[in-house]
Amino acid sequence: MAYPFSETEKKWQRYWLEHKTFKTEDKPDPKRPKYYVLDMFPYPSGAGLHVGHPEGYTATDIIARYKRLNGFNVLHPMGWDAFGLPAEQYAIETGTHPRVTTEKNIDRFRSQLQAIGFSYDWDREVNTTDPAYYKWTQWIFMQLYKKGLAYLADVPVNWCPALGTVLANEEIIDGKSERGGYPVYRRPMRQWMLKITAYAERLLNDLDELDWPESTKEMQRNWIGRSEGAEVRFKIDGHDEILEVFTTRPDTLFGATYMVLAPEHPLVHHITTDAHRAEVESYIREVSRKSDLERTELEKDKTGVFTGCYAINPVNNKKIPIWIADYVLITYGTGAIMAVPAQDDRDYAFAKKYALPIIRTVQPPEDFEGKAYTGDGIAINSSFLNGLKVNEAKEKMIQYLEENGLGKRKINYKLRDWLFSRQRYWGEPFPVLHDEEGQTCLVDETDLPVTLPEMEDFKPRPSDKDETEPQPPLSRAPESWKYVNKGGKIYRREYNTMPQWAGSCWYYLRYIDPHNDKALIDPDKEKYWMNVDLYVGGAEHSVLHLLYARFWHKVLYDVGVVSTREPFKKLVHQGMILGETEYTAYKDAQDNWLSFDKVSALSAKEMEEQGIKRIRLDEHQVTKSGDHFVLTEDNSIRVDARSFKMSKSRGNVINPDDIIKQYGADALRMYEMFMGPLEAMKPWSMTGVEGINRFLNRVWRLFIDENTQSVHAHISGDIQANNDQLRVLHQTIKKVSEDIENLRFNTAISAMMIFVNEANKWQRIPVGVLNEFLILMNPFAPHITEELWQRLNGASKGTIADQHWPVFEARYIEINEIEWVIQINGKIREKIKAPKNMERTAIEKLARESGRMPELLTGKTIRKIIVVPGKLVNIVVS
RNA sequence: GCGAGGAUGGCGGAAUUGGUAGACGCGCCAGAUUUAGGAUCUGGUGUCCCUGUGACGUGGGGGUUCGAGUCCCCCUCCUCGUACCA
Repeated sequence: MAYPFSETEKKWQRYWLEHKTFKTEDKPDPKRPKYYVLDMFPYPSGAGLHVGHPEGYTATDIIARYKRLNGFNVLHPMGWDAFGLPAEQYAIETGTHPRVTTEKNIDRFRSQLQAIGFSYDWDREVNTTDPAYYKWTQWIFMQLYKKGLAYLADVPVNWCPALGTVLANEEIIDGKSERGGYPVYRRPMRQWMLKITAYAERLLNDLDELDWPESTKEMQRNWIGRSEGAEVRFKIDGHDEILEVFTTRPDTLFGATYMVLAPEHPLVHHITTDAHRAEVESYIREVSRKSDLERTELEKDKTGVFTGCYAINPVNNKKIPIWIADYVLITYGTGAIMAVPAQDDRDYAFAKKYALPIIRTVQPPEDFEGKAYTGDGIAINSSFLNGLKVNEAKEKMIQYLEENGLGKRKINYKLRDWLFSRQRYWGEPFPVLHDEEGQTCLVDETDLPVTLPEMEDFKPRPSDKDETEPQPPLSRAPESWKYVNKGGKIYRREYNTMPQWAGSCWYYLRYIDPHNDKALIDPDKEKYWMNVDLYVGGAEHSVLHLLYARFWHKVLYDVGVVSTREPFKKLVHQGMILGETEYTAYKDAQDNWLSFDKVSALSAKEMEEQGIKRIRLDEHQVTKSGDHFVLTEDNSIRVDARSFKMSKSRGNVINPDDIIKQYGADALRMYEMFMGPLEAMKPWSMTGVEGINRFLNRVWRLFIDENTQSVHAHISGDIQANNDQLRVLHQTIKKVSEDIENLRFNTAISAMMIFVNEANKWQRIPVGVLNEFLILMNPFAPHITEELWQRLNGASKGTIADQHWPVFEARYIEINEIEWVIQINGKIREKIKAPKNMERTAIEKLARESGRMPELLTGKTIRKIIVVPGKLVNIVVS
């Protein structure tokens, strides 16, 4: 009989909840070491958990249980990132209030997580939509405001009229809204901005001290995009204004033969001459109509128009034409460039197209022509720079510019300030008041939280009119909410709400002190628990969430709320779980097989037009041939073999609930950990789940006699463990401990399988050996191990949660006799049993004389014998 | 284009500092048990050749070394990220 996972798992889940087994003490023993292991909390969507969630969550749960068994105070919490657009869109479509949907989804997520047996301290659950939580999100905003890090600005935003809100860049796919596929336009709007750029240097530098994936650190570095160069001031011919540009190549200034402004640059209208005005205006209109998608598509072909106006090159006083072109971005640098076609690919392409002059100022290698030279070399055509290498020339030019007031050294960042307001209902209200003069001030701290008003109609008001400023839902809130009397003066509240990122920027702090209504966090508790020792979550948050959270953390550090400069010491991304590998063959309209290499280049549309059909094949219908798969029945027909991202439309989604129902939570946990390395992307396999299920049943039968349904008679507390049993046990202790420390859960499980395979051969088994094994396996499969522990020990020893992790003792795995490998010229020729610590000369002699070695060595000259102690002997012969 | 990571049996994946390639699991093959199927248990399973104490074998090519999946150089392919950032 299979082990009764369903009752067993429910029994222990109930036990853990009732006994608060995994409660973290509010005043933990300060002498014990602490360990803070954190999951990225989920957005509780209507779809429920997918198999990606339990992957990272199981990994952290194993660590949490392992650390507890090793005597650590462990903080392992869970909560909900519950504000955001999906709940609001769903609300709009169905008329249900987002609060209702959100509560329902949270309840579902909580019960799903509890059904997997995660050891969270549920008394510390946080919810970003809870006023008691967002009170402190608003409080943090107030600190930002007071430090001048929050400001209102007219900025170009992604406005989606159909949804009635601005969208973040990541909420837009191919120029359309991610949700609904509605068109998105750029338009200027007055928005709250956070001055993350003020922290650019610290966000960049402090990356070095973090134990994070190198790729993630690199992405953040690229995102911050620090570059060193100079700001150069150009006079404009016939105008008083100065045109400032940023360049990383001040050394090429003598080669600047024209200037380019972004079409949105504020000086464009002013400097354009009447002769060119019509052309310029029409170009600007054309560009503004282009969506982001069109701009990318037209990437290669540069366009622009001449303004009719000239700038003066400050180093040689030459007049150079000023153009506008959309290859210059208003959002980077000063929105204007000096173009140096000889040393810049983009400028070169533009200069060629519009026949603008090209002057080389760095000597290219011989035979180099027809393109820009961006490498190092000697400065030419550059007056006082001539003969200098690029770096020297840069320095000298910057010095010259500074001495003559023509420019200065400058560090520029790609990072832009954070657009922090949304025209939505379902978000944190700003703790901000507006007076009639357009001045803003904060609400009194004692008035926090500013709660969301109850509203009948929280829908955004779609609008196509460009002229009217869109009105967020909160502008239709009851008058009593909208207007506030402060010190006898009437203010109106801010109608925008905060973006979804706000709540997730600091939730890891709130878990430490979740019910504190006097402060965001108690300083003593903060000092004890911070940093987060291990943070596990998806790589999709590599930049935004992790950068925003680091930014807020640094601000909180500056105002003295936290004591560490960085929140997350070690970060790991779990890899994506793909759908089951699919084998696909193709047939044409006449039902003839088509080899995959003939159809792989076709688009879905072309295939449909030609009547080509996809045929899903079973694993057994295909054969490997070279580096690809073919039909077993016709080897000339290639087959496509791939794993795809799980998606509803593909129909390859695995629901964790189904796995739990069929195989149990322990099987789900163990399978997800056994699939492969945590960080790797890997395909799901139903037969793999069955394999784990078989293993769990083997574990059950190792303890439980199928006939009597009680513990085997040959398992007893009176038996002394023999050497073999101690060796196998301690090898397992060693391997499992090391592997958990290094997050190599797949190989830890493999070690447990080896233990069970060995243990099944034993005639009589001491209880002590099995007890230690159960503790080792407990973090992975907590339900079955607790159940077996209870059946083995009764109530005498408490539960596994009360135990201590087994101590590895090297003496049990030391063996004298080992198998030495004997090689001739690096090829294995013989294996001999001999003492492990044998003397070099003795093992050499033994190697030469054992087995067929004398025969193989006949007529050969031994030139050298290499001995690797305890491993092998390599005899080098000529 | 640029940046990062990767390529090991039919499949997922193992392999301290260079030292027995393929642990463990899946699949497959054979046997046991069973009326049969399923489940379970035992054994086998990289490729090639009739064979062996054989040869070959970690994407391809070259190198270093007594010895390379591991180190160095060149190339191919895949995945992820990014995209006119001056």
